[in-house]
Amino acid sequence: MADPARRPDNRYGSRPTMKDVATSAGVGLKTVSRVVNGEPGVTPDTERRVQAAIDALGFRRNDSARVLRKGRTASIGLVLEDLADPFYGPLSRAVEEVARAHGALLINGSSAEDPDREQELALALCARRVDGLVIIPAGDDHRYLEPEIKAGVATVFVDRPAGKIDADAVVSDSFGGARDGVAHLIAHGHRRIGFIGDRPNIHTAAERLRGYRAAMADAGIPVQDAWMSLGATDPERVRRAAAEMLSGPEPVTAFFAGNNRVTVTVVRVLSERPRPVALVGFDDFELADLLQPGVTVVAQDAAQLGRTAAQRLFQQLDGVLASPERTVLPTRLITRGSGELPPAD
Amino acid sequence: MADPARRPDNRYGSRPTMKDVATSAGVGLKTVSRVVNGEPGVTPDTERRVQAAIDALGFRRNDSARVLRKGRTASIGLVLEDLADPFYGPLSRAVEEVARAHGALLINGSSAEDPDREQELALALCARRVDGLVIIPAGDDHRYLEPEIKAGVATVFVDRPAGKIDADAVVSDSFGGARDGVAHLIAHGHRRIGFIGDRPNIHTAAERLRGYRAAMADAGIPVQDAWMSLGATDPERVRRAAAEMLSGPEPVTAFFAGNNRVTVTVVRVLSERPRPVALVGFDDFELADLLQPGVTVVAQDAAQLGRTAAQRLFQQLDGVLASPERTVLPTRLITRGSGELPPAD
DNA sequence: CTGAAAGCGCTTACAG
DNA sequence: CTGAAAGCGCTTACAG
Repeated sequence: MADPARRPDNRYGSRPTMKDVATSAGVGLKTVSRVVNGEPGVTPDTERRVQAAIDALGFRRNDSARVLRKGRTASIGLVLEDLADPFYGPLSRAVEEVARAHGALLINGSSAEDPDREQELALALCARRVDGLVIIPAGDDHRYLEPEIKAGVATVFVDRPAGKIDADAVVSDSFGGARDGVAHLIAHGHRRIGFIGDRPNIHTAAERLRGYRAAMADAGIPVQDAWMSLGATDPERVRRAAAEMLSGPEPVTAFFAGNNRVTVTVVRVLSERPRPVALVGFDDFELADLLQPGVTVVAQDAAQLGRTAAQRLFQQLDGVLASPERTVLPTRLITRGSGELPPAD
Repeated sequence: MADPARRPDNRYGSRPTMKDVATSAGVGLKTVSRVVNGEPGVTPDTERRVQAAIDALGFRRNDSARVLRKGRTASIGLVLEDLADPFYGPLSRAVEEVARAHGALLINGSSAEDPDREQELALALCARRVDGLVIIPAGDDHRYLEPEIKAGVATVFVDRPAGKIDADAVVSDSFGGARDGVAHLIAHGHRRIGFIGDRPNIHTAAERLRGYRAAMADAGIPVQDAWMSLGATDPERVRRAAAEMLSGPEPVTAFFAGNNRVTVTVVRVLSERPRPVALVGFDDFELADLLQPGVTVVAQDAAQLGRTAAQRLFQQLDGVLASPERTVLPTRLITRGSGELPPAD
């Protein structure tokens, strides 16, 4: 019998272990392990005794210890820009569901769009020995992950490709989506179209600008520098950019917004102006259909992005995948009114 | 020297350990530990040799093993209803920030509003030996957590109190917020006011209904059963409930919506009708100000809810807290137009 | 300044 | 059917 004074079972912060259960039930450690894990080879009577001890002591297996011995931790890490951003909600949930189907838990964190913080977080997750990592990159140099990937950490990048390393990536068709959205505006008679996007070093921002240029070129419209503005997506800058494009003798008659944050700010700017200006935004958002007019968007499927990435992650872990690949998911143009307005002049 | 054939350092899935580093640097295990953890008492020369071995081998400390020895895992669990629900984004992010400030990682998962799944998730997190648990409860019986709490798992409930156990809880003032919102409608001349809320077994739904009743009673308005509808918040049911209250000889002239999902559906219903009907919703939501009219809401501070809960969690872990307590955060009425519409008749 | 031994709570590989 | 020993990769408590 264990001396209760030396091994207090009910003190806060101390938990009974298999050893305690074994002592209490008068069996060996391995027998407890068998019962806890539902392994065969235990007589019903022994099992009953062990189970009684488990219940009496409030034993719960320590999975951290288990994992140390087994090798895999049955957990995956998700590094995104900001948990509070509505775009990442469905994406996280989709990753979580796939993880759950594989018996894994999700550890996640926000990089706050800071490359250093992304690295810090990703490496902390590696130190916890997550089996794999889903990363929405903030930085553009991921060589810091090379030793980890080499050591067997499955890795998939989402929304934007990895920088300076060869890794799986699942992205939306930013180029094609933007091209289609801008072509839609051109089809409705616009020629002076403004593009407001995120900072040019962000891969998706550059791709969407490329799509804009392609659509304009396809239509034979020479693009003016004043029609393009790339930079931070805070409301102040976007407001300024939009106001400039709307001023002067030849104002733009339509906008293509590079992401949902830009779109929302442009909607606000336009709602304060009398003259109707057309708008197509990249990314769908809630209630876009309830605004007046409804906002036409190029929608990407955030949940599908997350699901696909997580599936590839577990395929890597199962050893099914050969070499890194980029998966490009299609976008979808949803017309709601704002993109079908004719030019005001 | 380790035999490279027996201990292949660069094979996928096998990582160098402190022992490998020690062998490679020709020092003892403890010396490596000192260098890795920045402990004093190592000559610069030895430190250099160890660091070189670390870099050459691509060693990264296994925090799971560390944690097993240390006791605390420096991770906390967050169980919420649905990661994809925009309401939980800022809440999660706030919990994450507090955890980060305390050097802890966040493991989170969705209960999908299923009490069984909530329990499964919470206990899985306990098995991983998270230091604490922040729970947005789906169920109303949390006795399953008693052994865990007794064993030292810090626990804080958010948004709704725990059921059948005494535990810390951080909630918004559902009763007061709803009462204020309904009083606001009454002040604008309404007497026939409909209440559409979530299922009555959900604590917040019951509290908000209670607030509605209190405001009506304060104004001396007898409440009719047909004006109150509690149940699932899927669009179909809410639509049906709203349509019924709007029909007949004495339709309601205003709605109080019990949460953001209900509000959004009611907005849709009203946008399809010619006659203006007033609306105040519980919970703020993005773009509420851009709708026509802007939607008046009783706002709760989701980030503050998460921040407060996480802070209490770490206070529990620091042994600062005495007994469980319920913290009630105030709500804020934001007028935007829909709540100030006069009665149509 | 440095390191060998014991131990965290499990599982693995054996032996009885 | 059952269990003792070794080991997962670290840290703790000592001793030199």
